[in-house]
Amino acid sequence: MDNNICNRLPLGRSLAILAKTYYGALTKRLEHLEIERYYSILILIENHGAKCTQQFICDELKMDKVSMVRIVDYLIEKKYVKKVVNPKDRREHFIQLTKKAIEVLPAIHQAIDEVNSAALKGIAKEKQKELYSQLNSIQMNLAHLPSQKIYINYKKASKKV
Amino acid sequence: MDNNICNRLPLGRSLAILAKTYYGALTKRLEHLEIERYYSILILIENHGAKCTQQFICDELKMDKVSMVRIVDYLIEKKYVKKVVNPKDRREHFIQLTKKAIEVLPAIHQAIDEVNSAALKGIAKEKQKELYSQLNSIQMNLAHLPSQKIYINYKKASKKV
DNA sequence: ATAAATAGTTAGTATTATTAACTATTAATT
DNA sequence: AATTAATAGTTAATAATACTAACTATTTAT
Repeated sequence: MDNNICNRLPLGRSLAILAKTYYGALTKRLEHLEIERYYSILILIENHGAKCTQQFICDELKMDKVSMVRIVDYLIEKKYVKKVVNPKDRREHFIQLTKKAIEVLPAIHQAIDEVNSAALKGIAKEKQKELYSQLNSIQMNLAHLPSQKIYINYKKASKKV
Repeated sequence: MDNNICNRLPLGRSLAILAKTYYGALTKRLEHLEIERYYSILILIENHGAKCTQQFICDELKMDKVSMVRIVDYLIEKKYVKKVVNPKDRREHFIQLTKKAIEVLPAIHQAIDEVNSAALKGIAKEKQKELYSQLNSIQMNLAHLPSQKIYINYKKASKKV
C-alpha cells in the first residue's frame, strides 16, 4: 500500500486531515486568547479593512451566515470585534477590529508563521509558492463544478430481475 | 490584497475550505447511496483488507473513536459493513465490507476520479505527484509538532502599571 | 494474582451546519 | 407612489460531529 496519505484516501479527506492537524497545532498555541478557531476572521478583517460585513466573511470563509451570527456574538463578548451599521445601507453591519484585537494580532501572526514554517519545512521557497498556487487553482476548479450523481453500474449477472 | 486564498488566510483555513468544497462536490455525486461522508472508510477498508479495527480507522482518518461507534452503526444499518470479532483478541472488532459495499465501490471510485481530475485540471501529472508528496510531507511535519503557547508582547507604553 | 493497558461503548455536553421562518431595509417593477 | 423582489441579519429547531469522562470486557505486564 502506498504510504502517501493522498494516495490512500480521497484528496478531500487528506486535505481535511491536514487542516485538522494544522488547526490543532495553531489552536493550542492560541487557546489562552479565547478566540477559538476564529483567528481567520480577525485576519480576514485585518486584510480587508473596516468594511467587512458578516455576509462577506461568510463568503470568504465558506461558512453559513447563521453560524456566523453566534461567532460574531462570541467575538463581541470577548471584545475582539464590534458591529457598526453601514449608514449607506442599514441592513449591513460592518464587523471591525477592536483595540484588543489589534494588540493580539501580532501574536496570532507569530503563531501562524511558526506553524506554517514547521509545516512547510523541507519545501523550498519557490516550491511553496507553487504549492500555494496549485491549492488556489484547485479551489477555483472545484468552486463551480457542476454536480452529477454517479450511479452504480450493476453487472447483468448480479441482477436477477 | 493578494488574490490567492493561501495568502489571505492561514494555511489550515485554506485547506479546510478546499476540503469542504471537495467534499461538497463528491457528496453530491454520491448522496443517493446513503453513505454520507463515509466513503473514505470504505476505501480505507478496501485498501487495508479484512483486518481494519475501529481504532485503526480512527487513527488513519484522525477521527475519535466515540464518533466512530455511531458511524459504524450507521454503515452497518445501511448494510455497507459488518463487524467481526477478532478471535485472536476478542476486544477488537474487524470492520469488513459487505457485498453491497463491494458493488458500490466502483461508483465511488468513479466519482472520486471525476472530482480529482476536475480539481487538478491544469496541473501536469508530475506536478500532481509533487503536490501529493508535499501535502504528505506537511502532514508528517505537523503530526508531531510540539505545542507552545504564544503570548502577546505588549509594548511598555500601552501598559500602564 | 493483581494491576495496567487497550478496544469498544454509553452518556452528557459543546460546536457547527442546515433549514425554515422571521424582521428590517433596500432595490426593482408596475 | 405603491407594490413586489431581494438582501442582511436574526431566531428557533434539528441534525451531525467532536470531546470528555466513566464504564465493560479483554488482554498484557508486573
